[in-house]
Amino acid sequence: MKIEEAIQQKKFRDEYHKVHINVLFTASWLHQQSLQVLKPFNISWQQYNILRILRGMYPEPASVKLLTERMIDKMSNASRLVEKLKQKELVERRSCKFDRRQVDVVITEKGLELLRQASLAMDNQMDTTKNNLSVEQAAQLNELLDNMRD
Amino acid sequence: MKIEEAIQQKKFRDEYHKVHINVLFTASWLHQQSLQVLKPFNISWQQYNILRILRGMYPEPASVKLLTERMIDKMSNASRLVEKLKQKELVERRSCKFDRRQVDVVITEKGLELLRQASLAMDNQMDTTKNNLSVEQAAQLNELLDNMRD
DNA sequence: CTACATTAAATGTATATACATATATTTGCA
DNA sequence: TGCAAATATATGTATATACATTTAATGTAG
Repeated sequence: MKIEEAIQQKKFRDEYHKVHINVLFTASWLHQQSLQVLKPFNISWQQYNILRILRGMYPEPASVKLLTERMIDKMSNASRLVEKLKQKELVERRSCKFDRRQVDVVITEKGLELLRQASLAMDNQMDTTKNNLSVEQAAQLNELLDNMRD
Repeated sequence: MKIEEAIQQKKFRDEYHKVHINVLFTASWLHQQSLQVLKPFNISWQQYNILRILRGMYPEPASVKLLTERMIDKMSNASRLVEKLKQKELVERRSCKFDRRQVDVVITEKGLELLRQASLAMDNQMDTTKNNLSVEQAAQLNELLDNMRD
């Protein structure tokens, strides 16, 4: 569906204005889908993002600072998200012995198991894009987005 | 900055996975910028979005349902956002005489004046993209995003 | 005309975001 | 060494989102 129909706006000032709206709308659309996929696992998109980063580090720990730097949404509050994940026993948190200001966050076995299933479901969802874009088009889209932010 | 650097992730499963992350990251990046631009006007991005829709309708009123349908983020709560705007006297709300379930929301003169300045600032921000993408590239980006959502 | 389904909006609750501030620890330099 | 600046994390508060539920008004089948 074209963006004009999606938000029922016939005209845009120019292609740049439209790009701005289109990126925001598409992200919101993707986010909605992710929420549906993750709902059975009872974690939010942001919590999923953190678990993915922790799996990438495993078995090394990650500090809250490192999580913040690598999160897609830089303004989300990694400290509180880690606390939520800890309550669900998906991560462990211990103070770092080298720098006692830092905390070492590590994904638990339970977290790894949940993530195995959740990322399978997420991958399936992402694969639906294969029906709409060729690999070349996806690569081109990535390049345009990267350039846009320069 | 390439997405790999932005979130410090070296590899992605494939270009599709990368597109997913890239759209979400770029939207978050745009949202951050919008927040900075709108801060002097003391309105959120969502409130700005509603004011824009109301200006498009002016002097006709819009129902809360219509606002929801046209908002970029469909899940935001138009009812509560309208209430915030009303408290700032940027919109008026009266019950619709044809269907008393509906409310007629109209932008006020104060709202129009604020929007004049706010949208000028927002347009300036969006124009910075002109430095990074040609019009043809912007159009191409729009097309790819539209296709992606089909 | 009544009863039931549908629709529009508002509201309650849990979670997340934005941002300022607080607390503890480490760093660096006079 | 001592002490201010910088750093890492946590927390308080206002706002926004996600979603279920409620309330009021309208549509519709019998």
